[in-house]
Order: sequence, then C-alpha cells, then structure tokens
Amino acid sequence: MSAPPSRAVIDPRQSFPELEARVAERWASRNVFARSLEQRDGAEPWVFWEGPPTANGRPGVHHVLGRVFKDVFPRFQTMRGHRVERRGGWDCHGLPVEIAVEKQLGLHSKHDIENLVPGDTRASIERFNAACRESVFTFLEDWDRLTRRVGFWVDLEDAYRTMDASYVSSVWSALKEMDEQGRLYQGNKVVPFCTRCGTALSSHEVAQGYQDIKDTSAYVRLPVVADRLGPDSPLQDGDSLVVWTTTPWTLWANVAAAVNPDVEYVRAQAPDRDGVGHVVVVARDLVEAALGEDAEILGSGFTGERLAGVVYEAPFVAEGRRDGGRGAVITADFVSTDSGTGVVHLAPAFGQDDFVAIQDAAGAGAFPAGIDAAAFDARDPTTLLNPVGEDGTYDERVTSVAPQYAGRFVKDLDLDLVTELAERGLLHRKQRYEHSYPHCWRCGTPLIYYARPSWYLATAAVRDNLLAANDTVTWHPEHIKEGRFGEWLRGNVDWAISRSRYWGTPLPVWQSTTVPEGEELPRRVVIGSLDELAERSGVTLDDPHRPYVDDVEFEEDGLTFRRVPEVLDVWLDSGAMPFAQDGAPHDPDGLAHYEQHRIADFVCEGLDQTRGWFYSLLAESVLLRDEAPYKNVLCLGLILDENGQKMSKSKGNVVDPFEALDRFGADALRWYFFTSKQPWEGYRYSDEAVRDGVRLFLLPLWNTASFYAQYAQIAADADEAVEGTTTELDRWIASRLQATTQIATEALDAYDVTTAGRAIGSFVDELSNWYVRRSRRRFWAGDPVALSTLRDALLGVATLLAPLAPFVADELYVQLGGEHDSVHLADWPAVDVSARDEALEADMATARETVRLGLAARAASGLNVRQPLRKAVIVATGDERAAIERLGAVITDELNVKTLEFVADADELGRVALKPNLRALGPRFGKGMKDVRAAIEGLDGSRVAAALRAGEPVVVQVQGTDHELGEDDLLMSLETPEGYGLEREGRHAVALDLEVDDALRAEGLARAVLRQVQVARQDAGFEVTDRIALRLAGDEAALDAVRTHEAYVAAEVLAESVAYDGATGAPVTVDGREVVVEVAKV
RNA sequence: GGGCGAUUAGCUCAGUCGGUUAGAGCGCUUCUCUGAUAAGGAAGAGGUCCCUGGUUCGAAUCCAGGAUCGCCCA
Repeated sequence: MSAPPSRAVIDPRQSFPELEARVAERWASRNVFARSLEQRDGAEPWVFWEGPPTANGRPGVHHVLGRVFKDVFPRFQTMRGHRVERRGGWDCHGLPVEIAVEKQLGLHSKHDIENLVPGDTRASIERFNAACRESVFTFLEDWDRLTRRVGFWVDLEDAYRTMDASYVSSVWSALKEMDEQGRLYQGNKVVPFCTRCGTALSSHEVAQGYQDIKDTSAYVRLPVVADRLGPDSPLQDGDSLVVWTTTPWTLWANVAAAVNPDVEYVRAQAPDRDGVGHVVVVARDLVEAALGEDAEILGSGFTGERLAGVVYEAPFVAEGRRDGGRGAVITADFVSTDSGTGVVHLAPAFGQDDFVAIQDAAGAGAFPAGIDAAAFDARDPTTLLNPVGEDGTYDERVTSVAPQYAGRFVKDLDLDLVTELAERGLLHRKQRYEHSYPHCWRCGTPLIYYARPSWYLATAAVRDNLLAANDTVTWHPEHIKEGRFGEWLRGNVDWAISRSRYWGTPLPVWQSTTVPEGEELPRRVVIGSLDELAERSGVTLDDPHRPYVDDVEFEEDGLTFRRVPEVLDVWLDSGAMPFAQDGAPHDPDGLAHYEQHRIADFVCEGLDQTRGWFYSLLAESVLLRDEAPYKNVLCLGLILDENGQKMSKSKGNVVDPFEALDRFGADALRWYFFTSKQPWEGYRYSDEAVRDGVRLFLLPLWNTASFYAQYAQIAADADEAVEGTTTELDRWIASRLQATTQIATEALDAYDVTTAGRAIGSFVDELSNWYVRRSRRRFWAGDPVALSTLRDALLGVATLLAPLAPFVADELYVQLGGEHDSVHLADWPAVDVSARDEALEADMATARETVRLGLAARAASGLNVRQPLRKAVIVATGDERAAIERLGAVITDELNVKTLEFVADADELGRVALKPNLRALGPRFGKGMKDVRAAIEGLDGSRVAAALRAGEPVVVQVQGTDHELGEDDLLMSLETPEGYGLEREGRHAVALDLEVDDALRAEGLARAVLRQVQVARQDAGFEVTDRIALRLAGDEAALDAVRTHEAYVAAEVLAESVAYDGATGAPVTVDGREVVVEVAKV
C-alpha cells in the first residue's frame, strides 16, 4: 500500500471530543452508516438484535457500556463483509413505567389508579394509560443523544416499539400459536401481596421492604385418623403429627403435611404445655428441639416414606371442604431438619413451596381418596382452598363457622388462633419468633403470600428442549451456559405471564361470560391479531391497549365473549422481538425478512438478563420453533464507582455519562471499557482510568500520526527527491502489523474485544516508542520508504481500530488519505502472510532486550547516554548472537557505543550457573527430582557449558545410576561478578567498556553543547526545518570539542555557519562548563 | 438458605498444559533521554498469590472445606 505522502495537517494538541464532533458531522454528511449497509447489499447477513431499553429513565454510564459493546461487533462484521442491520428498539410497557406515572400523579394503589376519575374505572384507566404512553419516552432525547455521542450505529428512526399496534398483534399471534400447542393455561400463582394496596409486588419491591418483627409461632398437634391407618403403618391410634408454623392464620387453609422421605422419624411421648402427655411424631433429630428434654422416644424409627398417605384431622375446618376437614401426609425433598419438627404444614394458597408440592403430589395421585387436596388442579383455581379475600380478611367459609374472626386482618389473628388451639388441646407449644419479614414498601403493611389466578406458559414441559437449545449457544463468559443460565433452565417452572395491571400488551384471551351446558369451565378464545379481533367483533382498534380493548365483546355459539382483565408480563414483549419487530406474521414483507433473520448471531446485555431477555427470547423461540434464538451471547457486568460502591442517587456517586463524554470523548470511554478488563467481570469506573487510556494510547497514537504528517509535509515540499531503502526496522514493523492483525481478527471473531484492543495497544506502543524512535533520522532526511512504512502502519492501526474507536480511527484514516470516504467503508484487512517474518520479530525482541541491558549498565556506571563509549561487550551465542549482529546498528545507536564486541561465552565475563529445567526433568525423574537438582547444582557450570558446546555428554549420578543430560535439561545463566559494568539476564549479558579517553570525552562534550543548541532553537520558536547561524562563546574546552565535531554538530542543528566568538545572551551550564549559545534564523 | 462468579503489589489488571527468581500499567522516590508525544528509558521501594487442608518431585494454577465481596434467586 505505497502511496504518496499525504498532505494532512494533524494537530498535535487535538481535543478528542472536538474531533469526535467533527467526525460525526462527516459521517452524517457522507451518509456513512447507510452506505456501509448498502455496499453489503446481497451479502450474507450477520444478525444483531438490540435488546430494547425503556426510555423512561435517564441513561447512565452503564448504558454507555452496553451500547459500545453492541456497536463494536456489528462494525467489525460489516468490515468483514457482512450485511449487519442494526435496528433500534424500545420497551414501552410494564410496571417500571406504571410506577413512574404513579409517583408523578401521586397515586399509591390500584384503587387510586382506578379512581383517577372518581367512580369511573374505565375513564381512570384511559387517563392512566395515556399518562404511561406519555411517560415512556420522557428521556428519549437523552437516549438518542447518548447513542449518537458514543458512536453506536443503530437505526433510531425506524426503531421498533413494543406498544405499537403491529407489535402487539405479533405478540398475540405468538400466544395464539402457543395456545394451539396447549402451552397456555390459567392456574394459580403464589405472590407477595399487599392487602391494603390490593396488589401483588414484584420481587424488586419486596426486597426493599424487609423488617425484623416478632411473630407468634406454634407447634400444632394434628391427630391421625386411626381407621385410615394401613396395616403396616408405624403409627397407632391416638398418635399425632406435630407441625411448626410461624403463620398460624394459614392453618385454615391446611390441606396436607409434608415429610422428607429420607429422614428418620420417631414416635415420642411428650407432655404438652399443659402437661398433658401425647404420643407425637417428629423427625428424630428434632425431638429435643421441638418437644423439649422431657420427651421420650418410643420404639425404633422409620423413614418419612412410611408416613406418606397418613390422614389427619385438620386444625381448622372451613365450610365446604369436601373431606370433612382432613389432610394427608405427602413427601417432599425440601423438608429439612434444620428447624421445626420435620413435618411441614402445607397451605398451598399461601406458600409457593406448598403450592408446588401439592401440585406435584396431586399430579402423581399421591393423595388418598376423599382428601380435599386430591382434587387439586393447578389449572383450575376453584380447586384451591383459599378462604382469605384480597382485602386480607377471612371470607364466609371461615366466618360462618367462626364469626369472631370476621373483618380482621388475618395476620393480626395469629395470637387468637393460637389461643383457640390451646383451648382445644391441639397446641403443643408456642414460641415468640423473631425474623425478617417483607412489608409493603409503600404503606408498611406486612405482605402475605397469596395464591392468585394467573396465566401460564407451560415451559417446564419443554425443559429438555430449552436445555438442548442452550447447548447450541456460545456464551461469553463460558460459565454462564452451564452455570447461571443452565441451572436456571434445569429448575424451570412454568412462566407466569399475566399481570393484573394496566399498561401492557393485553392478554388476548376472550372468555365466555357463562359456562356452556355440559362443560365445567367457561369457553375461551385466544385472538391471534387485531384483524382477527375485528373479524369476530366488527371492532377495529387503533389503540390495542386498555381500556379500549376491554370494551370489545363478541357473540359466538350463543355465548358472549369478554376479554379477561390481565395484561402481559413485559418480558413476553421483548422476547417476541425477533418476529414482532417485523410485524410477522401479519406483514408479508416483515415475515420474509424475519425468515431470513430468524436467529441472531449476536446479542449483548447485562448479566441480569439471564432471567430477563436472554430467557424470554429462548423460551419463546423454543416454544414456537424449538430452536435457540441466538448463537452468541455476551454478558456485561455491573459498573461500580471507584471505591467499589454501587452507584446510587442517594450516595451521590452516579457518573453522568455526558459529563465523562464531554471531558474525555467517546473513544476514550470505549477504549476503557474494551481494554481495561473482560466486560463481564464488572468495572470500577474512575475518571483516572479513562484518562490513562487517553494518555497512554490515544495521545501517543495521535502524535505518531502528527509526527508523520509533519515530516510527510516537509518531504513533499522538498525540492530534491530522496532515495530510501527498506530496513530491518521497516520489515519488522510491517511484520508486527500482520501479527497484530491476526490476533485482533481471531479475538474479535471470538467476541473478545479485550484481547484485540490490548494487541492494538501494544502495536501502537511498538510503533511509537521503537519504530519511530529508532527511525527519526530517516524522517528528518525525508526517506520515502520510512514515510510510507509509517503511513502503512498508521493506516493499518486505523483500520483495526475502526470498530473499537470509530472516531479517532476514521479521522486518522481520512487524514492519512485512506482510499475510501471513511474507514467504516473499508474491508477488514486480511493477514498478509508474506509480510510476516517471525524470525525477525524474535530477533528484534532480542535486540531490544540487549538495549535494555545496556541501558541498565549505563545507569549503573553513572555515565549518561550522551557520552559515547568505545564498545559494548556482549555475551551471546547462537541465535541470540546472530540477532544482535543483524540489528547491531540499532543497538549501537541506542546505547551510543562505537562498536559491539562479542565473546563466545560467559566464561570471560562471569561464571555460568546451572539449574535443572524442571519442566523437562520433572516427568523423567519424578520423586528423584530432589537428588537430581542437588547433583546438577553441584556441577561446574562453565565446564558443563564448554562440554555441551563441544558436543560431549554431561552425566550426573543419582543414587548410583548415571543419567545423561542434554542441553534442554539444563538452564544456564550468568552470575554477575563484582565491580563490572555488566547486566545479565539468563544466558545473555552486556558489559560496557567504561574507559573514556580524551576523544570520547570531547565528543560527549560536543553533544552536550549540541543539546543546548537544540534547546535554544526550541526556545526561539524555530520550525524544525529552519536553517540557522550559530554563535558560541565561553568555555574553551567546550568550544574546542565543538570545533573538532563541527560538521556533525552543524548538520544536527541545521547550522549553515558556526562562529566561536561574539555570542551574546545568558550562559548555560554544560557538564559544569559555561557556554553562551546564540542562534539566528538565516 | 441455594446457584454462579471473584479474591495476585497502594490502585487497575495479566498470569498459557501444574515447572525455574509471580509480571505489566498507574502512582511514589532517584536518575536519564528528547527534531513528535501529557511521552520514552534505567534503577528503587512495594507480594502471606484470601485462609486451612489435600494431591504432587513441584501448586497462584488442580481438589476439598472455610472466609470475604458481588450478582441472581428463594
């Protein structure tokens, strides 16, 4: 890629935020994003999906993280030749939006919402949802601004919105399809519920409301029903089970007791609180804890398994129980012997574990006939015993038999109920119990866990399919697959998709208002689109939301169908995004597009989305198509502040992304996020860290380009053409570029931007601090080969950097005269194997190491680098020596020595120390290693080295056996003798000849003066090409030194004349001598 | 309580298949170089590789248990 030097002017004092604004304008005016897509028309698509954020909150710095990772891979894949559509999207529905509106309108409960217009629920919902619709995009402008500012290329104009009619219609079609497969059903779900607010709370809300309270807990006796004991039962007439409960109010809903099938239980004789003795059954490990020290174990124990099916008398019997008030024992693995009695009271209406245990047991037919819970069907809410109303008081099933409990909050009745149990002789013991209990974060009311009818998707039935689909996905980091996500899938339960709320996709289920003759349940119809609804009802909805959709009824088969009141879980919206964004299947074009972009190559969100979007995408895709919706998933971690604290408004440590972007620039933030660590580990954000990236990467890169531009300009302006030849350094940096390209390509292909970025960073360091540094004279001379090599390297960097730091990369590319209008229209570079020279790279590494040793020897000797020395004596053999000879000029220059001298081996400079090469010898000797090590360390290193050089065998004797050692079995290193200017590293050492004679001293002095002349030039503000007249005065020895080296000095400082008198001005001190330096432009 | 992850220099992080004296950058001290750089180079100080036990000739690395922190769930 040889091209004429560019005439770019690259300002070394560049402000990156200003540069980015300029580049963004150029992208807009040249229409670069659209063209980057157009030029890939017909190319193989690479599918990226934007997980839709909600724009009702201000974007934070963690959104910058998400957006830059969503940007880097699409840019890379576009350059790789793919067509990468990037469509934005917005999540519009859901509780976060509703809560924001509730706050804004000062509402505190569903009751408040439904009375926004007093007494008119419909009008209230209309007004509330209108407010939600307004609120959704409160911060849309900030989001758009942030997106553009960080350089995230995504189509914002055509972004999909989950509240649009077409989107809703697509979600409906998916539900209809799932229903046709029998995957949609209504059942019950136990939720944390505030009886005062009349609403269920999300787990997030529950988490903020825990308080420590004291409750009354009770050990309750459940007498077994003797005539239902089997012949083999370990129990006898008169025995009781004992259960422990911290919520006595739930005993009215007790239908079963659970034991652990593998735990040992015993019968025990124990007095109750009134001293009355009973024979009770508890887990053996808990006898003393539950029954007290006076308990006496009767007979031998038996496993919980043998208690299964035992029937007992329920402590409280609500009216209408089919069993006359009897419960049965079932087995459940979750029963532990950590606390309680090992027998657990189950009230499926008020506990999720209880609910699931009974569901499983009923499904397995584990209940004896005639027991209420035997009829339990999770899909039929009427089979669940729940005698508590949503207002938190017992309903008439309880109050008709126990009127004293009417009208009171059930949780306040615990003490009364315990007292009644005691009176009836069923209380074994009671206990005050202090624990942390959830309360409503809004009103402080204790929450109760409460079963409510809910709609489900039967995902547990396709658990294996979910796991199989997950198996095809590549996760970053890898452990998510089998760990967090895999575990979650293995524990999959049916997805509760309905919410008794207002602002969401309406559940498209219309139910008959009456139960048809001969059927047990109302008939229901799932509507698959707004068009279908229009066909059935004659009503065409413009807005599919509540309350309008609630108005739509239709008649079929003599039945009136009305919609159920629920809306859908927002996650169902986002999980439908692959087809709903296209309006599939209703829109034919959209359907065709969807068919071709069905599976994402890449999605990227926060780690918390394993339970959110990553799951909803997978679940819906598996239910509908039995395949994974994505191939690669990248998870991002949390951003903490610089002290490792979570950012929160109350702590005042929230980083404003716009402030950071204005100060450092988007590329600086991008670079920080990409290279500081693997993104899923989470970040400790600090301005310092971002600034370091600018200082250590962006600025050196920019200044290297600026350096290039300056000398390219000078060369272009020069009258005479200069000849140039390719040097080892040129070949080296070209080879390094290819190596870097290869690493970056492989890393980005594997979704590892950290490794790619770090490799590019290392390359820039090598370019700036070695290639340019060692080639400066060639640039001063206008060497066209050096210039074009540097330009190629910079263009190479710009291209590799394009996905990561798109602004700086593009500005460099354009300024350096890249062939396209933008680097983002260029192809990703293929690795040019012919330009790769790994031997040269290794040699250069050796040469740099030699320089490092030489500089260390310099520092140790106290002779600074400006003072020329006669020679460096280098210990090296074989490849190392060849490398150093090959690159000798680089080394003599850098060390400021006249010549390099080699000694064949270290013997002349020091002693060879021997060490065993454990990696080679370990497997061979195993336990004998200690002896081998001792034997080797006893050898004379220099003699061994000499022997190996001569090809003679080296033998050690270990426990009477001789073992021959080869060169690979030994590590040789040099030991530094005292008092020499020598530095060593491994087998490699550099010593300096420290004798400075008069000639060398004069040369050093001349160079010291020269340095002062350069300072004077800079102080005078001359351009680097200005010719000068130089006048010197002062110390004679210094002037003599300059006379001796006048040609050299004059050439270095571009002096056309040198005079040794008449200089005026303040003297400067050079190596302790006073010299006056005067420079004048000619 | 369960699942997953993390813990290496004052800070931010590397550390390959178990192998030799555990590295880098920042910061600090001292010195140095400079026709690009807010840069570069050299030296120095700074380590219980979270702890305990195990496997092994050999453990930052593998195994078990524990501690602390984080995320997710209950």
